[in-house]
Amino acid sequence: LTYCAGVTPNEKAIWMAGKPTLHDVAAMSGVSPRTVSRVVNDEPGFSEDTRERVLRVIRELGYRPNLAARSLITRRTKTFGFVVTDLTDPFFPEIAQSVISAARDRGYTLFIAASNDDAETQSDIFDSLLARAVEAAIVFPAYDSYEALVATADAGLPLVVVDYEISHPGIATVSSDLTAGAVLATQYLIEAGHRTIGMLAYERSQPHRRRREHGFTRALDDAGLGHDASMIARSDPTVDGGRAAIRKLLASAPEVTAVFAYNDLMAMGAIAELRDQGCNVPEDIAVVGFDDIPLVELMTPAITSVRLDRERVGNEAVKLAVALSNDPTRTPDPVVLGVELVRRDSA
Amino acid sequence: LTYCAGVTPNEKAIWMAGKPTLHDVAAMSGVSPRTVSRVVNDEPGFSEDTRERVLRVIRELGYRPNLAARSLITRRTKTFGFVVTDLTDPFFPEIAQSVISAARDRGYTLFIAASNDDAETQSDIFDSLLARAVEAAIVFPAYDSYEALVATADAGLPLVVVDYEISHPGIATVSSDLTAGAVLATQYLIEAGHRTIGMLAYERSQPHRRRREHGFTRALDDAGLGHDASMIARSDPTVDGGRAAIRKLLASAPEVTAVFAYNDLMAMGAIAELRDQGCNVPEDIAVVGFDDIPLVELMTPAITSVRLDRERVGNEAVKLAVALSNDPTRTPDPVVLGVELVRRDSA
DNA sequence: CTGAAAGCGCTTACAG
DNA sequence: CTGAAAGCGCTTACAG
Repeated sequence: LTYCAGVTPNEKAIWMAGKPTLHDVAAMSGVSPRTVSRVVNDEPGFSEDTRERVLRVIRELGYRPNLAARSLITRRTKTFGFVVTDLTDPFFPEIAQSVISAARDRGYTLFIAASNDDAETQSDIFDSLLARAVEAAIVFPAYDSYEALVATADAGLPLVVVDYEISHPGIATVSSDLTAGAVLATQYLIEAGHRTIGMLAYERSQPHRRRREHGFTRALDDAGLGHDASMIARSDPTVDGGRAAIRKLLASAPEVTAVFAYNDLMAMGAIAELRDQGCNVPEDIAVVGFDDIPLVELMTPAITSVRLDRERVGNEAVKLAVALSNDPTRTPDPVVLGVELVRRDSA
Repeated sequence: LTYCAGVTPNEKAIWMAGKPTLHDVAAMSGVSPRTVSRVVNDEPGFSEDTRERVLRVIRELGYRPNLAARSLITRRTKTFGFVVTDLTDPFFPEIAQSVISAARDRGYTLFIAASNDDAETQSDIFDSLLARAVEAAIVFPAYDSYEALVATADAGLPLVVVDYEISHPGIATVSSDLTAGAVLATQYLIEAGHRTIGMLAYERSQPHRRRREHGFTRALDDAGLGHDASMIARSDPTVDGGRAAIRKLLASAPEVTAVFAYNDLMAMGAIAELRDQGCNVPEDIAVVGFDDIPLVELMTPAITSVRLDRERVGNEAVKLAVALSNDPTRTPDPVVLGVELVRRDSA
């Protein structure tokens, strides 16, 4: 369809029942499509007069370039995927927020999807992102999905993986120094005089990726304090998981006077459970959490926790995604961000 | 480029440095592109033999249809926009989670963007969604953005707006019955014997959309209890806002024995502030929150709150988006979901 | 059961 | 400073 002279834009809109195209703008401004394209993309090569005329028509018609058509040729979609495991973990939103903002600042729009921590769902998501030709994806990997990550990168979708150890072409990583954080937390408890310290750990974390546990045992080793398997109780990284884990720990190592939790949700669950059992925090048992999610400071007692720089994690992830999309053959070096201990009342 | 006979897929991939297209599949299976398209889209009209051959080549080549090219013709992108104000409000994630899942279940992928409660940023987001030809957008409207919503719908982007009163072609709404929730909360306080009840309200909410306040005053009226402006203190819907609001309220109406808060974050802030001032909750002042965000039950005291059916809100929003994208000319009726009071220890 | 042609809305060399 | 032609990867009538 070409533009019909002598018809107002409104009438035309009604006739076409569709959106104006670059050709419509060209016809109505009396120039070629090539020229309109130049104006739209701010390329050089047209008179100021032409520019104003075209711009006016664009405004009148309410023309917007069709990005799908453009990306078919430019091979750039200006989109990233953003794959989380479960948005309802309070750990996510702040990172999500900074990822979304940083992407917008660079002209990228994000597809968001949730894997529910399931590798198969995650693979479906990767398929869909591949079909949509996103330039890269920022992903919090689902449980047991190493192979899926590698396969996806090999299929041509560059990945930025958060808090996960992996080294493969086309996969960049951004992590917080979880081991250092665990050392910090454990040392703090040791310095406070605790000699029997337990840990509430994440059940499903894979052995060679248990960085918090490594930091925990290393700090105990460095202080010359013993530890064995009975001091580590595992469960889900949730409030209920925290309740379950502290119950296990109290059974296997009733002598503990302090506990380091995998994350704040587990710490919260543990504190609630301890209170239900008539045990005072921190007097009877001290508790340190991890992540420093926003509401820990409002709990009673306010929870001492290890703070990650969530905003920077998001920004760095986007930077890496941009780098990978500009040159998929060059995999950027891993980014590791520092952590700090925030002292409050629970330990 | 057409497929070069006598070359393995791998070699070809290296040569082309690009992804295989439908034409590559056609050439390699010895059928026309039209037939491959049929197989891919499960249309009738090919022999079982052909089907298997094509499918095998698709697998070998790792072919995936380019959705951008497809949508250029079908005029369906199978994408929705999802526009939030601020993901870090704990109120969002559960709704976001159900929106994301429900969209996936129906074959839609979501673009996500955050307006930071700023109408101008929101308009930029709408522009971008329009350019990406999303079929509809689910939006938590930014402050003061009525005109932007209307203009966007008129520009051809159907909207599903959450918890906002608006009636316009191309705009569907899904809301929780906030007025009823406020009545529930206030009546509960009245039944508990409170006669002087204050409210912590949201500063920026527009007068004709203050549904929680209307419910609050209506319940007081119905009970024959007086109220005036001094009983409503306004601030931001945050923890700090809650602290500020309760301070104002204590100054303007020191005789209050109970408080109804705009949301749980304000309730949390108010409780923290009251504790800091040596005031006990609920003994000295009872507090009821709103939203029933996940962590209120872990607070001390656990907060009595009004629960919205967040999962259903998300599901209904997606249903409306699907309906609008199937027929943009027919605006579905508003969906209003019920709420319930969850009694805990703060009132 | 299968194919040749046209075209979705844009950009990319190329020519003047 | 501007334009005519080709084509990105797919689907849609249409014809056999």
